[in-house]
Amino acid sequence: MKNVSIVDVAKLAGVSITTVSRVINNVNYSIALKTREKVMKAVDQLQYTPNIAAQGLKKSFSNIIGLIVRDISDSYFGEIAEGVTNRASQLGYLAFVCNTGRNPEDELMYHDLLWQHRVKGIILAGGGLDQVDYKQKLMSQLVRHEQCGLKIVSLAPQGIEIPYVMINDFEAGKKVTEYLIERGHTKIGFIGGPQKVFTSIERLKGFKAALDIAGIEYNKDYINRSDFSQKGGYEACKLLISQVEDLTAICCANDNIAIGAMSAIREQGFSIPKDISVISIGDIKEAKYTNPPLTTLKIPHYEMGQMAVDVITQWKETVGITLSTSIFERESVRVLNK
Amino acid sequence: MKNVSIVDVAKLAGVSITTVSRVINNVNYSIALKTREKVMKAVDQLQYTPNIAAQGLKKSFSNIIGLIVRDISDSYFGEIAEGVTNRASQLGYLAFVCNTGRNPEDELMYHDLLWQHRVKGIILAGGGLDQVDYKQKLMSQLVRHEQCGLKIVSLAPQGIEIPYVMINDFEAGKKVTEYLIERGHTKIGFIGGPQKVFTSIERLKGFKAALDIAGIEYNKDYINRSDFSQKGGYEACKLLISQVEDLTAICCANDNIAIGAMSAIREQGFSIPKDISVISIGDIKEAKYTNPPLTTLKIPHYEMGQMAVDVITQWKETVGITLSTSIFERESVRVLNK
DNA sequence: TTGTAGGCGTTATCAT
DNA sequence: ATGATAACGCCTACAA
Repeated sequence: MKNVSIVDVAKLAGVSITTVSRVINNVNYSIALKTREKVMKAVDQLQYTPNIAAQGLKKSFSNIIGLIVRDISDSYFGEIAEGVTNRASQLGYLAFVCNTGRNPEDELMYHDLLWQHRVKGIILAGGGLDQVDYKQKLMSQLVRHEQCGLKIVSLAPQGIEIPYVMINDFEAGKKVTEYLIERGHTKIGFIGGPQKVFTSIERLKGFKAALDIAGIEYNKDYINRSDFSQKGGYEACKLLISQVEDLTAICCANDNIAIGAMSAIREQGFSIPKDISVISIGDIKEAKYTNPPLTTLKIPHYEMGQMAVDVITQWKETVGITLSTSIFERESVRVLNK
Repeated sequence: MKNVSIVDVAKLAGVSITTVSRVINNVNYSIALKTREKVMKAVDQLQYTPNIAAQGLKKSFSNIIGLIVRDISDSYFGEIAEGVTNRASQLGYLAFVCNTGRNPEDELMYHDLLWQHRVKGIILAGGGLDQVDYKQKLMSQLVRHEQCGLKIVSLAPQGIEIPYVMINDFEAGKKVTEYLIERGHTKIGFIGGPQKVFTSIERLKGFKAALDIAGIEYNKDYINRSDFSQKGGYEACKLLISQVEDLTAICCANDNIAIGAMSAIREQGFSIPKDISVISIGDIKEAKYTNPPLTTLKIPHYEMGQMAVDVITQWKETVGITLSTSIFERESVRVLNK
């Protein structure tokens, strides 16, 4: 059996392709009931479905939305992807999920690929890099795309001006730190994300700001970095607690880091939150089921994904949407009585 | 700026579109160096990139692979998606990730949508449903697709004959149960997946078989079901341990169930593995970082995703590939001394 | 109410 | 070594 096209349907139904096109696209063009039925029957018989590539070619844009994530197996991106794909298909779009594996080169490559598919828009789920060449490259991609009508929206800070749907990462870092301080903690460690990713940078800044406001001296030894993964959090935390002894709490830049960190803390024989409290940012699904359940600042990943799709499909020169966040109290933070 | 096409390039370079096409496709057609340079320059200047929709239209197939998952925010599917997307882009393909939200209707709908995009192949990540209407519908989709050259490969049992890359779910259920029995457990609970999903059915069968071989009587009260999620596992386990009192171990049909179950067990005041041991199937990333670290049967998700892409791209009427599995011993199972 | 014809951006088949 | 031109499958003025 060959690829059946609109022509085959027209032949079988004994009408012109125009008529077929009108019937299947259900335009409110008055069409004789009899004709319509003939066409429907032929469509059914031939199992005809329109070729979207051809439609797109004609209409010079596709019903595809690109989503660029760093690691699709990470719940953070997974939940975003869920929001994006669901909303997209609700609206008759389909989403390309592009997994960069945290490789900036691939990220830019995907921009090209997506553009070649003439996608309707691109959603950037990962934060940008604070590196001149990366920023320049991204910038030039954006310019090119926006000139041609391709919408782009970011779910994390990119270090350049671009439509966005995100939380305030600085505030996020500040809030969780303040939460700890309010509960009597002063010896607070911080495990951040990659050094050059804006999301990390902002959250760390927030951490420092909270310390500063509370009059707690910032100690560089209390800081360590990871790559936003559980493994990274585990390793960074192991190092951290082997180096400094008086920590009563650790602030993690995301939930995965916290999950890894908790594992490391236990391994060193400490108890959570009795010896060391843990707080983080994200509230991915797993956070409820860790031991102890994780106190964390909720980021509405799923909704962000949905909104990003809306922004693209109902484009109106949006500047940006900042979502509010709040802390979900569970059991990983202890109140210190001094 | 408009969508620049091959025509614009040809004009700017002062050559025919044929020549441009030849240059960019790098066919080993002898082309004068000078001409080639002119074209390259024009391409560069115009930032031209071919329109894939048009290419696909011409060549009557696309470089897209569809992946149908039940829940992309679940690490199980996330890791598969990672394997699929990475391998796909290595090979110059792009993957559509379709999230069904565990809704069978959507699943079939995506088949249509994918087909309309004339994708190269479809990868079914979730298991099929043991329901007549579902099976029939799926069957008819398969027939249609295969007749038209669309490749389909499954990563889980579908209850019908279809090319696959998967593990033996029966053996998986049997292995983990035997592991428990060998360590002295006889009062073993089981938390399975959805009743009608073949993957669940097979794993439960394996569980029963192991019990049978060991001469342990099968007790219906020891069985409970979930939906493969952490939340489901939590609830099913809560119910299970409130109903039966003498359990020393619980066998979970996947890691998410186990994570939820561990949370429920702790909540009821039991300790793992001292009071109750837990084992499961999957070995998703999180399994290493649970408390205690989870003993589980490893399924090579990432590799399965990769292989599925290979199967599609190098189609050779493969019947099926069954991957081997082995248990990763961590700390959630206790040896019972009777 | 229905049909004709041109064009969307490519590639491939002929010519030249 | 290069160029015209005809598809690919669809949509949409414009006619009839």
